[in-house]
Amino acid sequence: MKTKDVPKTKLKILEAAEKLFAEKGFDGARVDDIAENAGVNKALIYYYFKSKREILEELFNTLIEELLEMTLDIVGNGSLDIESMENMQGQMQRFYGFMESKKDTIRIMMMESLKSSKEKPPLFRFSEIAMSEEAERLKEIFRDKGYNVDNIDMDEALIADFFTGMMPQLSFIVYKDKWSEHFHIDPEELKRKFFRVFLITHLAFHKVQLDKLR
Amino acid sequence: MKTKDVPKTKLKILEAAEKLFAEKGFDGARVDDIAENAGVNKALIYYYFKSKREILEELFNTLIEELLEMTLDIVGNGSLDIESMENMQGQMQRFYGFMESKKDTIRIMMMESLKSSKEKPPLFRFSEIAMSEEAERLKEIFRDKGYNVDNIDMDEALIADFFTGMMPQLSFIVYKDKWSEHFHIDPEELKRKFFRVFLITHLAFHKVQLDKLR
Amino acid sequence: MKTKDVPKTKLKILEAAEKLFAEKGFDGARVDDIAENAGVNKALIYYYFKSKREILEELFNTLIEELLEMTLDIVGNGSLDIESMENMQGQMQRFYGFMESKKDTIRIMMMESLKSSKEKPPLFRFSEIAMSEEAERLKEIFRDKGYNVDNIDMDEALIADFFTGMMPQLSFIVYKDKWSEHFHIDPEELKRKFFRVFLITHLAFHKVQLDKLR
Amino acid sequence: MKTKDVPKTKLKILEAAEKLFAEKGFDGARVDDIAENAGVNKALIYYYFKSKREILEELFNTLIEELLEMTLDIVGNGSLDIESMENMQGQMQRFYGFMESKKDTIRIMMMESLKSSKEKPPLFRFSEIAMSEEAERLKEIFRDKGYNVDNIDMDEALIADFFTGMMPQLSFIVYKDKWSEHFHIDPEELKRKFFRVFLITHLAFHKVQLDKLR
DNA sequence: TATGAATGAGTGTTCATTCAT
DNA sequence: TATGAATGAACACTCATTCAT
Repeated sequence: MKTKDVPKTKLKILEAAEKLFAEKGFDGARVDDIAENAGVNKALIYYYFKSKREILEELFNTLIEELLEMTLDIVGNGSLDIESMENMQGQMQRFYGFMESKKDTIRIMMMESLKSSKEKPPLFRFSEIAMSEEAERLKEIFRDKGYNVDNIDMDEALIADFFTGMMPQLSFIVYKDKWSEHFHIDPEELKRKFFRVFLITHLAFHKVQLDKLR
Repeated sequence: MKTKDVPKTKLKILEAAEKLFAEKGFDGARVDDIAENAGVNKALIYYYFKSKREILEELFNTLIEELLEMTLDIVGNGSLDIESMENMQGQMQRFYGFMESKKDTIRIMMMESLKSSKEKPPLFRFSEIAMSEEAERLKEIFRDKGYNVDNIDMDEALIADFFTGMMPQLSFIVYKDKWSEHFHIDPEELKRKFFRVFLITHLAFHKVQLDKLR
Repeated sequence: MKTKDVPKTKLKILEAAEKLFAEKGFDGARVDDIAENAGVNKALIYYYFKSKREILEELFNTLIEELLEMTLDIVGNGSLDIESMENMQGQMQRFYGFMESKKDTIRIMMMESLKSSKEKPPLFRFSEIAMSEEAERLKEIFRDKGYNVDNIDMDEALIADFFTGMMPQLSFIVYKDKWSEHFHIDPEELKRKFFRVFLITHLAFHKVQLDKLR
Repeated sequence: MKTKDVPKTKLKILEAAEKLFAEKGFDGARVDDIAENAGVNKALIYYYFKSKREILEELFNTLIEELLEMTLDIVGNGSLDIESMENMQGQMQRFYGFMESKKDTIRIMMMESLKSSKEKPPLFRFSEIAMSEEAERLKEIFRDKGYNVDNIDMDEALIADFFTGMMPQLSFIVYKDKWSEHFHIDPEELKRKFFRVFLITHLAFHKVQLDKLR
């Protein structure tokens, strides 16, 4: 839990930067504004960070670390039950809740990922987690439970997870406020409708995969 | 068809700008680079465009106009048959093909849409098309065919279309090259797998809606 | 004579930079001041030069080019007569006069040469000229005249030229004004005395070399 | 001998500063780097010195003090014999050795002296020593020994000493390493050749002066 | 003495935009 | 239409110096 020993000033800088990057994009945000928003001297920013870019990287790394932590926790305590619809929805809600709490960084990550000159879209780091050694451990567990783990196409699972699982959810998180405002729909109702739709589509794929496992 | 009478020089500027905005984002791209890439004098850009921002706007407007044209065409010639799976897949492929051909502008639009300081995400213009008077005409047509058009929840349809229909597809278009490279999967295979997954999820919702209409 | 087609603005920048670098050293001079002194917009400096350092380099290159030109001229027209004291003094005066006219750049070059972190002291370029192919041609000429050219130690000649020939002269050029002011001596008298001393010392070595050649 | 009671920390700062000023020039060196190189906290530098400039001044003052001390010693113990070639060479070697041991400060002093905006080139302090009261005492001694002291031109002697005596030697000290490396000559051989040349030139003037004294 | 954090003024450089021709 | 030159306002980043402890 390294988050604890981050100096207060550094934290203020990170928060201000997160807000401004989310508002105007990394390139559109100004270091002067970050300093002002954080209520610190501009030079102090360079006392804590080597460059503007490094602030961005720290934001991303923190997000990934925390997501990894959460994932390890789920895998570790064996609370995952893919047969139970409620359990699956619960896990999904946990993921959604986490992302919601990190919506600004998510937004920034999505923007940066879209630049085609970037070598690797930062968003891919999400999928890398799903491919890490912990994923292997998860496979073990399911194999032990009697599932035909080797029947499932890992590439396809990854693709589904990213494009039809994550992208709709992340998009919803970053657009919901503007959507409800622009299309005149109550935020709560919007959320209900989105989840209804998302569950129909996403669980459809889940069922296909379950069949293969059994 | 105003596209026709655009001067060659202006076209070169638009193409160069599209490429560079896609690579580095609107704020990350430099007018100098656009001029160099287009092979024209920098000052000339300001002869054709009031500002850098106006280039962006023209890019967006052109995309929307062409999309609208395509939509009107589909609605107009009555070739839409929501009962036929093949027809639905055909329409989807047409949409996908069009977006694919415009991937750079899509990419830019996605980036700009993410800035939370923006009043309205440019991407919402896609959904506005689906709500326009033409959509009303479509409803008429289906009512005439005997469908219970009023049974369907337009808000929900729009949400589904945007978040679970468009976002996965657009994401796939902008990320597929990097994905196949990064996760070591053949581009053709990747495309096949994505569409398999996408059809499972997306058509699941289509079926639910069909039931309501009948 | 490329000097001719240098734009007037660029020339003004070079002159202002030369003056300020000489006054405060390269690191001590400010680009803002150069712009102001040259009477041009600061950004214009970066229209003509890639960086502050590039201004310096152009100053150095121009000096070296002109010195090379002068050297080639002397070698080329065969006006050098090492037996005649008057001729030797004449050549020396020509060299001195040239350096005098370039005193600011000389000053800067001397400063930059002293930084021990610099790979090669820019001043060494002076000695490189004396080692170039033109020097070989000069040897040829003297061999033809019947001199025992191979008797002279080229390393030693170079060392003498640099440390006991050039350094006193260049030092005199850059310090004479301050010297006459500080030690209360009339500038003309100072010059006379310096040359008396310098000729005594420098010609002493010249005689030693002449003996070897005969 | 105030050198004795300088605190160890202050000494480390002075050494680090000397090294960095010599590498990058006074303006090119950073206080941060000095602190890091000295292994002390940056703020501590301001405990021992009022400013960056003051470090420079202390470096210069120490050099001058030590040089003065050495000079006084020579004058005081009457070991100077201007008639003996060996004795003259010995004195020269002592001077050279001292300068060699102080090469970094010499280098810095030479750089700072070149700035034309400086009121007085710090290097002139060397010549001031030769004009001080101690020099007067020396004159007394020689007068007592029967020399026609008043025959010699003090201005000329000073000029000769500085421009054809000191400058070649100091230049050699600061450039010899780079020279041997760049012109591919063995350091020992370089030194031998330089001194051969320097003695020829410098002693030529010494002889002229001796004649006047006798 | 010693230090980590903080600061104001600045530093070289870049940018979108405009001007004169 | 087209261009080389010019500009003002910023830009990310740096610096010597100081403060609180």
